[in-house]
Amino acid sequence: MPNPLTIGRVAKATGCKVQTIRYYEQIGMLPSPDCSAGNQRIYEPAHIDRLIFVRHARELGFPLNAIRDLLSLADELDQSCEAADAIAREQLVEVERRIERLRSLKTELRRMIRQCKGGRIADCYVIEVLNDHTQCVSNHREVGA
Amino acid sequence: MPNPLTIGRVAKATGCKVQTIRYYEQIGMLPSPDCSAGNQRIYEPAHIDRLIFVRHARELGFPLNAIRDLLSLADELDQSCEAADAIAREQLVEVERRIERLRSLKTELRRMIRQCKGGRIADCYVIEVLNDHTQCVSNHREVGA
DNA sequence: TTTAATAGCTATAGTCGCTGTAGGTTCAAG
DNA sequence: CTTGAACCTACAGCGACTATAGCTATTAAA
Repeated sequence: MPNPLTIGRVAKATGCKVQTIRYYEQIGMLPSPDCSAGNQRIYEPAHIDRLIFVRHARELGFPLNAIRDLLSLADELDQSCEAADAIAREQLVEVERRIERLRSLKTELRRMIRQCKGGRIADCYVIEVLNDHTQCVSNHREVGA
Repeated sequence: MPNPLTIGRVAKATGCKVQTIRYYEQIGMLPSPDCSAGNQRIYEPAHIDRLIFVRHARELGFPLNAIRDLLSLADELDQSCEAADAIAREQLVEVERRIERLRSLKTELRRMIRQCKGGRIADCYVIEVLNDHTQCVSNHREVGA
């Protein structure tokens, strides 16, 4: 074979990093390809399709577990696509939730910054607000996400 | 001492979990308090103030490193607050960046879901888009954040 | 044909910010 | 005096990679 699909070529073709591809194989997101005589991975074009699918779903923020489900659904051509749509709807809800939270953070940060007139730390509005939640307008009482 | 500030009381007072408080101590975000005869942590009110500061900054999405910087700035009452404001502005930019990205994901997800008429996987628009980025309207070509 | 550069390999640790567990000790109430 | 809650340390695990060390294989040029 003159131009075998080595891991480096697959990385270039899909936009994934070499290590990420090996990582996906390790966690079972990507089937192990055959190996060359020297024990190097040689991929099939189908691997590239699958990786593009995974990467694109990751770009859209789907967690790997959801992508795993989407992948197995994608292979069942005759099944109903209701389950796939449900996963996408769930992801949409999650994205909207995150936007909401970030928007309230943005409001609070802007207020902090705008109200700070500069000067000494002792009078710094940024520091003051961080010391005292009651100075906040919105409720952003959770740490995660 | 009749009502010592044990770690559990501090947790309640600040909204941090007990383990989180110990974690913050371990990574140097919170000074080690004195201990009781039986080697249990006994805090001062100042610890609570500091924890409230940290938690509030976390709620606003600041990473711990930035909070570390903010904390050391907060102690320099006579210094200019320009550095603190800069950290807050940086965080605002980061939050805005994330909102932007999430908004484009939201657009794409809604389009995927709306266009999918249900039916078989073979015709599923959700699956189809994931297989092929060129079907996307926006550019969301990065995975992280 | 040899050699040097590039690309590949495995295994492991680190990132961030916690959270959870196991297996023990101390404290406070009854 | 006993029970049960709260505390202790130390370590593993999460998600999704990324980076490093120390090798081996392949390939292109000399």
